[in-house]
Amino acid sequence: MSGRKKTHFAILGLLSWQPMSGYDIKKMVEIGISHFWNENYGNLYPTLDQLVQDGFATKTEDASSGKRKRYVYEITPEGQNEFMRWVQEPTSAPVVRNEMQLKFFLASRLPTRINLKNIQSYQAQQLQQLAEYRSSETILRAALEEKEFPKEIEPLLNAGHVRLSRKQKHRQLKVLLLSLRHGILAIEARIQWCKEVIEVLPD
Amino acid sequence: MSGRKKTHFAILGLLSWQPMSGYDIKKMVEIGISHFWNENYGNLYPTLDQLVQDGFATKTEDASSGKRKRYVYEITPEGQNEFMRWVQEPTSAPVVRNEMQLKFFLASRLPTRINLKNIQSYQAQQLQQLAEYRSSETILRAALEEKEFPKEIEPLLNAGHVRLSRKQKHRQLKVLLLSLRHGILAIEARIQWCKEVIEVLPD
DNA sequence: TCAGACATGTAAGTCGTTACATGATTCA
DNA sequence: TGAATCATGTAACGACTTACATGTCTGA
Repeated sequence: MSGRKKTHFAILGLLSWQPMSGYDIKKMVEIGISHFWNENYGNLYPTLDQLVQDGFATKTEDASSGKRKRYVYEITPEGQNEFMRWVQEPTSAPVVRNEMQLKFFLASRLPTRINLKNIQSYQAQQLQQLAEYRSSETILRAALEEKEFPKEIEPLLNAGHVRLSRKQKHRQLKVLLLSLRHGILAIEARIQWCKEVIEVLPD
Repeated sequence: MSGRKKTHFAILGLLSWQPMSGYDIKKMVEIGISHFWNENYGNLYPTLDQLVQDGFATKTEDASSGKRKRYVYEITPEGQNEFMRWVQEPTSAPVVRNEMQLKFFLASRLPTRINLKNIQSYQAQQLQQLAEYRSSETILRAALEEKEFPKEIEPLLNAGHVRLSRKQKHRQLKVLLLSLRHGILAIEARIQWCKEVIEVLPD
């Protein structure tokens, strides 16, 4: 495990695509990968400065005429190496702490209806989430078949000035869809669990 | 959301079963629920003291003759209320941060084989985990049918002096099995995802 | 003209982990 | 007798979150 924090690598990875500002990074995370990743400014800006100090990125004021102050970060060759190293190094399993499961376990000596009620609202929550993912999936699939191209995902395909080739866009969309697929499968598993529990818990 | 930290409630919940020492709590978490919860001493002992200060638990030196110093914590009625409140209050979805998914996404513009290699080792990791869960499942199921009763799970059925009735043990084992089932379904979903990705990524 | 998006940052706090420190008891 | 387990704790750090603070630009 590298001693560095994850935000460090997340930023580096995004900068490896193209130069961006802190604000751009935040937006990109929100729009594209919020179902498995998040960043917040309180962490983002200090980490960007750290990256510059460590020589993994450079900071330049973007002084396009008529635009407000804006700093664009660009990855350095050292940063690229650092990123490549991280991508290829083994990923440690995340520390698990599932509050829902904890409740289920701890409440097992309480009346069954309490547990049942919790499971039901968990299930409802998951079903809602599933619906949202499915609709995102539909949008992405349509984009892949080039029926239409929703502007919400634009920033993921070219944040800044660089434009992706048709082939690159296609690939990018495919990865986005596969990421989403992970979320969908995970949710379906949880819903399945709820079903099973609701069935067998009362006896 | 309650403003309190989760360790606070985890401890309270375990104490709601029976009085225990910090060491007992740690053991119980490790043996029984480590696949969805963890605690460490650095957090455990200070939180126990906090619980006492807040009037949710009492601390008593257990001076059984010939035994070394040991503090046993017991939940108070206020603690019980606090626990019951938490169990019944809505559970907020955990903040997601999946490093594996992040790598998959960020590396999408790199050569496919890098991503493929990562997915494969992720899959191997999950398969191993699955095997472990399945063997735990077998043990618990055997215990449920009273074919045998492994001593590893004893602490979960009576940590301390209190003994559960036959019926209570049965119920407890069932909950343990269902918790494990959640882990198994989640892992199977991840393995399924790996299979799908390995199939479609190369084109 | 004013709401909403653009844009950058700091301070304080929470939560949790790791490493360290210490010593008693049990059992092979 | 010595390794494993029992048992309690602290200090320092690391990672991330929340709330606050400030101001600009754009388009309806």
